[in-house]
Amino acid sequence: MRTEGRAKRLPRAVRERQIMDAAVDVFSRLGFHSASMDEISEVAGISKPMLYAYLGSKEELFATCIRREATRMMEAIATGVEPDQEPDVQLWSGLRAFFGFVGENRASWQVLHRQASTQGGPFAIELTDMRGRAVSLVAALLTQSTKAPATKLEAESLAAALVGAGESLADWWLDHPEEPAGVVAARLMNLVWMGFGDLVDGNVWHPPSRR
Amino acid sequence: MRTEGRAKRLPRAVRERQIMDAAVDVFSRLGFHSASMDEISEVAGISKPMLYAYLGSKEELFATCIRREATRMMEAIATGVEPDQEPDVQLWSGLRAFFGFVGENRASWQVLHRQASTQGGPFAIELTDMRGRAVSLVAALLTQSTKAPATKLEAESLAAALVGAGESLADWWLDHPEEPAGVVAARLMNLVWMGFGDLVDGNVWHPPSRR
DNA sequence: CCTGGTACCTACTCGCGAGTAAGACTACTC
DNA sequence: GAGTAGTCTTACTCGCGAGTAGGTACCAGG
Repeated sequence: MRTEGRAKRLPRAVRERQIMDAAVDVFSRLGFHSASMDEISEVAGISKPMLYAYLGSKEELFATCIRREATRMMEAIATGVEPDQEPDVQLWSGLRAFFGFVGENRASWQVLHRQASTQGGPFAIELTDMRGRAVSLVAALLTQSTKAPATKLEAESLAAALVGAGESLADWWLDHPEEPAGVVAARLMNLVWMGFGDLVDGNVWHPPSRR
Repeated sequence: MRTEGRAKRLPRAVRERQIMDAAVDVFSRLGFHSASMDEISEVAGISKPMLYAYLGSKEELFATCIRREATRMMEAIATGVEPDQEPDVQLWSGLRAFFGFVGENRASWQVLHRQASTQGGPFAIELTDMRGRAVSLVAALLTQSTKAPATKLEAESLAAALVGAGESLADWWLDHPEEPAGVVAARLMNLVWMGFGDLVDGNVWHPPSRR
């Protein structure tokens, strides 16, 4: 990329999008530290000073990537979930939306989950924030639907476990891409809704009849 | 650390242990990239060339840390689990051992989970390997105990999800250290064994009467 | 007291990558 | 076509940190 001399003249907004796309790509492959601004500019098809002129420092660029991808993902999930249904159906639609997003945006997922969580910089804030929103969402779902009065800590920790299971399963899925999203989502749904106890006995959960 | 001039003369084996301890400490706080050999040598109370003389390059050092901590952890779990019991009890004892280890070795856990999983170097191998062993263990437990003939992929993905839930819950626990290990472990046990479906109805799992 | 061996040190080299200075090309306006 | 605003470049500086060269202190055994 960028063997030719000069890049075509483009309006700022368009260039910024290109740069962001390149940045997400490179960050997802190399991680924050190993990714170099030189490589990002190369992939984006422009020279380094442009990068700095438009997106600021490396940390700012990374934080911006996180924010953008996190927003896209939360929107995808918010769009997919069906808030007026029974708790299990709500959870199911949320899981479907989540795995759907990950399946179509592997690079985004890598940046969000693998890379961002380990750096102690300003981005950790973005990430922790998004993860926190996801956890709260699940915790709320749990609290509102349970009869037994669970403590706040209890709901939150269960939600954290569930979110973690989802993340981990998404990672596993990256290594087994042949499985369709729905199947993977259904498996997690069964695990967290039915539990191993039921699964061992052959009881499974399935979605209510369509339409 | 190491404001005095020369370090006391010690046999190699002892020094190596000190260095490893320091390395785990620093890596867990800063992560692989941000940790500098200078700082590790400082914390260990010796000078940099010693580090290189004894443990080789930075990557080798890190890989050695991972290997040591991973082994310690797998041993702790292997010791804690009760292989001749019912599946649920096996799982329960495994979870207890796991959270017990994490509680008493926070730094080790940080290195293992947070740091190692993101670096693409030779250590990823060590880590993936250990994680793989954990997943296989759970998958085997699942397969052998279930009546419905589950596919290999199915068991493996469920195991991955469970391991991920454990990891995530352990991370959450780092931010809420006031909770005792047993409580956290029991919560995860309930989630994965009973499932939300039962929990919502107020059905909980509890260990068989003691002794 | 010499001879070697092992622990340990100070003080470097050297490459890589973040960030910048200074200017060149393009396109629009009057 | 001269001015000017925004796009885009080449070609640097400069610090940080991995890794090393070339010693010095300390403890054997002879």
